[in-house]
Amino acid sequence: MPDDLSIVRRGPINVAAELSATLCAKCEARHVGLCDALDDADLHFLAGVARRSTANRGQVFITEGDPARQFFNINHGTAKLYKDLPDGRRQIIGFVSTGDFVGLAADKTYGFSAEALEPIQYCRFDRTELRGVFGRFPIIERRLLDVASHELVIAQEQMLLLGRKTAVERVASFLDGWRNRAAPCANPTAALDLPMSRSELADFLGLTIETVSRALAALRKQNIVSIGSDHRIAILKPTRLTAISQAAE
Amino acid sequence: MPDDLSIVRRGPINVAAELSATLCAKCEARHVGLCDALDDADLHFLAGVARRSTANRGQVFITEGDPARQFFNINHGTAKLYKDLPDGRRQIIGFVSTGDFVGLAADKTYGFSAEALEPIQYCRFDRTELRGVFGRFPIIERRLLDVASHELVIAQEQMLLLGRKTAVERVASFLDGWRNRAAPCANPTAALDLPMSRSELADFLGLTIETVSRALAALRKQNIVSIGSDHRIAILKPTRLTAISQAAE
DNA sequence: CGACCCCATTGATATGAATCAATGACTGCC
DNA sequence: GGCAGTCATTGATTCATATCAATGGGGTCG
Repeated sequence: MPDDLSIVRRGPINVAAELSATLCAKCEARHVGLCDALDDADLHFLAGVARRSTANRGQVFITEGDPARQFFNINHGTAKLYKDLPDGRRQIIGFVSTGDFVGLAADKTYGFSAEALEPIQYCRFDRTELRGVFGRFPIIERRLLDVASHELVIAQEQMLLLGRKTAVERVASFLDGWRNRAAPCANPTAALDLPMSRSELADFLGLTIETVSRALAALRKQNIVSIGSDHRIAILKPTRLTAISQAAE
Repeated sequence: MPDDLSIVRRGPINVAAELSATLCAKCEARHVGLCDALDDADLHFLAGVARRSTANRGQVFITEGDPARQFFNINHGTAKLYKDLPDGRRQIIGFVSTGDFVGLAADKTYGFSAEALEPIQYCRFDRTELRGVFGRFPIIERRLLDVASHELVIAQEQMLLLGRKTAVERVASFLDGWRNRAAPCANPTAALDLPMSRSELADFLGLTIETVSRALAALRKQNIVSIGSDHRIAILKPTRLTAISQAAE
């Protein structure tokens, strides 16, 4: 199989990961990859439609307001999606990582900007070409509907967080969610790698840097998390963290 | 054409409305009706799959956490969709009105509850039956993807509002959005009918009743809006309202 | 018609998070 | 290895909104 094909898969073909996906029900729900259901011939066709790209840390590869001519699929790395107000206030509306599809939430122009948090690899698909893909692979359209529906669920959770949760609850929710997303099957107390800065965390949670820092300190003082250097955080009491994130006390 | 067919249309067949839809580009973007593209025979088939229902003011017809077995299409009236925290904090994640499709944002269980703000009429579709509908009318699946994408755009706007806007900006944004939605083609200074209470407005905007009231008072004092009785509000300076809602000053 | 109730408004006060400010930790660079 | 720059933490203070409290207005019902 030519190397090109891997660019439309969710990531490198990893037997261990595929195995764990079948073993772990949680994974199944989240990993709505675009191309998992296609055979090699179909993948080859899709690969012809995709354009491979990379972006460095800090590089903006989608700009809010630009004509929405392309969809994106992240092959490696993490990026932030955000909206700005004219005076500089910023809301990060989501982080996207390996396997995530970007660009569904667009009318004629993009409703958000996207910037790489670390060096990333991604594919670009012309919207016009994707129409043809839909005709050929209805399964892809089905998948996209699932992806969009799931993103809506996430977005609605985030509305609850931004509208009604306290600072500590927001930070706890984020950590809990990131753990579920990044390592749903791993030991829940294993250290997490957060690719974003405090500032980005603040812009995602509707808080300031200082408040995020204080909320983390509060969780640390209760021995619920352990904060390491280099953007690493270990969750010492996952159950307590989840309880706080749901305001269940 | 049997009466039943109308239940799967977006609303009563209204020649004036259809005409304005072709005349007004704004309408086109918003009115992503489920069945507009179908002919009468197809509509008849769909009508067989739909179950007609009604709900009175205050009646909850979707409960968060219940198995998500059905989709809904609102035929008449307005409802609120909301999520609650255990201690009673509530976030309204959206209002749905005539023509709106409800239930896309659901995994195995509903992620929100729904309650009628006034007497409503709606259709229910079994998720399992809708699978068959997709096979027969791929156009419907396409439409649903458009609907979901557009809802994502709205949700992301709301995240910006909840995370970063001030109280006055939130209220201005809501009024501006509601006007665009309820009467996109009408005189922008015409009086609006708001079917929700201040309490529901507060739960939608992440504020309290009192703060909503004060923000409205502030807009009234600047002669930007005029607040009537019986949930009616007129926008006197639409341009100023929009400017405030975007924090463009 | 009057009593009651619900909702909205407005005022006084409290508070959680923002802002302002200082310090410390780590990183890259010459 | 020292210096500059960026990022994170912590403390002091301010501020926007929440909370508490009082009043009014409109509708319903006996």
